[in-house]
Amino acid sequence: MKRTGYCGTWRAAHVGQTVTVAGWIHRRRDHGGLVFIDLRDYTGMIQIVIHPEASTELEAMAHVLRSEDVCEVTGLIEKRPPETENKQLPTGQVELLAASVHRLNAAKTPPFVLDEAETVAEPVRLKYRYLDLRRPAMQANLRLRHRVTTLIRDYLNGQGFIEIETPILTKSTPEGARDYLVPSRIYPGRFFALPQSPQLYKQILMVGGCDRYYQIARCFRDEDLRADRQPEFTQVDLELSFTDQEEIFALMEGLMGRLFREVVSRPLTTPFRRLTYQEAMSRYGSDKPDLRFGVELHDVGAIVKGSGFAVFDRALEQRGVVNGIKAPGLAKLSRRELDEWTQAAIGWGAKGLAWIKVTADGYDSPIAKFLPADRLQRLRAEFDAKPGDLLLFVADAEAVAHAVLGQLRLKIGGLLGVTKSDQMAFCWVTDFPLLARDEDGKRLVAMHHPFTRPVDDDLQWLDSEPLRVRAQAYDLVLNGSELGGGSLRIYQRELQQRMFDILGVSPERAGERFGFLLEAFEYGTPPHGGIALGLDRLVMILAGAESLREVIAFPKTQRAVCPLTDAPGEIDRQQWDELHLRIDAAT
RNA sequence: GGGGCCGUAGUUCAGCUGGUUAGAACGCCGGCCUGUCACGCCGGAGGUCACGGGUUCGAGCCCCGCCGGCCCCGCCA
Repeated sequence: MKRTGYCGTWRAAHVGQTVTVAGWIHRRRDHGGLVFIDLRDYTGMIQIVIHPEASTELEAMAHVLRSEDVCEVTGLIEKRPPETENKQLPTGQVELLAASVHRLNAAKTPPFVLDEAETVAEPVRLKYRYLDLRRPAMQANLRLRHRVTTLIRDYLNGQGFIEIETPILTKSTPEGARDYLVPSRIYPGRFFALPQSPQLYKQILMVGGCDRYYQIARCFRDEDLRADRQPEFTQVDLELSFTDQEEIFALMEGLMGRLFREVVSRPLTTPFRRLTYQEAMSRYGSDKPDLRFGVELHDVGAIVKGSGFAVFDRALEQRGVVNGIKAPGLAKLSRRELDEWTQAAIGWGAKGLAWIKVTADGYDSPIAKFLPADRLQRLRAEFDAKPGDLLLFVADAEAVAHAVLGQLRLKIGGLLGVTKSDQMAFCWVTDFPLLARDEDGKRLVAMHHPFTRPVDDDLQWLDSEPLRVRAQAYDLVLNGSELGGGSLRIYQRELQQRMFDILGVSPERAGERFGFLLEAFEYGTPPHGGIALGLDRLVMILAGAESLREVIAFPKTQRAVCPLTDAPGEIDRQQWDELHLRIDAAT
């Protein structure tokens, strides 16, 4: 007998109907002469009433059913007797009087109770993910994710985009993250790489006249994990021909507007705020500022210059900066807590952390005695500081001061409780630098990627002052997390070649790695650009989840293994041989 | 690679200053129960205290190592 409806759908209007339902036994309440069963599927639960004396079959079933057994029940939808309605359940006005109960499959006792209240350790949940996924919260997350991807496809289809798949077995690109590699059986010693993003393919699609492409694309990066980082993750990847930044911004704002309105009923204000990279760094100390709260950085170099406080003076002499931030109401932090903050600041690269508590009758600070009264007064005015406020200062190279105060700003936001608020503060960060020095300061590396188009007006500095050149690159930031990023791309062979030169990629190597792209550029390439959004992060935020693992059906642990399948696993001797592989005896 | 927190029953946890037989709740098993919905009542089973070593008369507890989990830094164009 095929089911006639889902468990969670029955209402008073269905009273009198004979129906068949199927699902899992959520709970059994056995009164001996009367047995209640909550039958569950993803839509919810219906209470089944079994009178064991009604038939030998029912008597047999009533007492043997156990949690998570899979059952099919046929019977009559009845109105519950008054006083026994359950207002907690959407189906609580009715119950299903069982005429027959079939146990389709018995279940072992589950390792944990599938109850929302129960907090089960993640390793257990992941090992028995199939049980975890039956929980309403996980069902809600997966179904939310489905609604998001459905809406994204619908929106982009409506904007003239087509979805195109690009290869998973592709070629390693030395720049960027570590690649996941797949050995070639046919070519000993050669490897495919799994894509870190479909970047090159989508540019080739633009050359190929596809005009507007998108893909819900799986990407792979063999780097260490975080709560918001998985080794394989999903990007909403898109690329447009004959476009510009404004068009891409409007497109994304339209998409976000629809997503938040239609999926979580949260209207957004568009257009989103825009900040240049410079502005984001100097005001918020981050290229992904959390704009749910103010608390901005201030450059106080002019105020403290020549004040006689050696720490500040020395930093300024060495072409550094003195920046500060106000922590409203946090003068109540203890000396010990401030010591911890100082240690944290040192951990982020600062040499120390200067602080001033503004009190009712002056200042409480280890550095106040080094600063003349008028300077203290000007500092206080700069921050509009009131008694009870705390001022924090970092004197260092500009990049260090920004980074450290940016981190402290987030700590302050956390203490003020603003990062827990449910507002959605989007912004665009624009005008990223094209290039940055790599960690040893020798080489130049692409800040975004080597295919990013420089700002036209800045091309003049490409050789003389490369670090001054801005990129036509932009990030979409939500509540301090990077939701996506993109750029307009280089579409002329000569400029692309110049970029490789600047990045120290020899023509031979460029040809070997990206020859197909350079050659494609010679056959009529439209100006193009695009963006990629982190789908997992987007869904995580929409779901209000704390970790990506809550919105991915089968995530990896922090050590990049799958607890369900135990991947990565060993392979057979024969597979080693076929792939011409041998493991280093030392390991 | 580094820092932090954690690992005790199927699950979530407690376990004092190192001291006799390691506890609770939920779950599980058995019995009773005709209006429950986290049903109730009675009874019961269930432990390699992650693992290895050390200190000690004695270790769940202290020390060292190691494995695993989570969070963070580095890393992630």
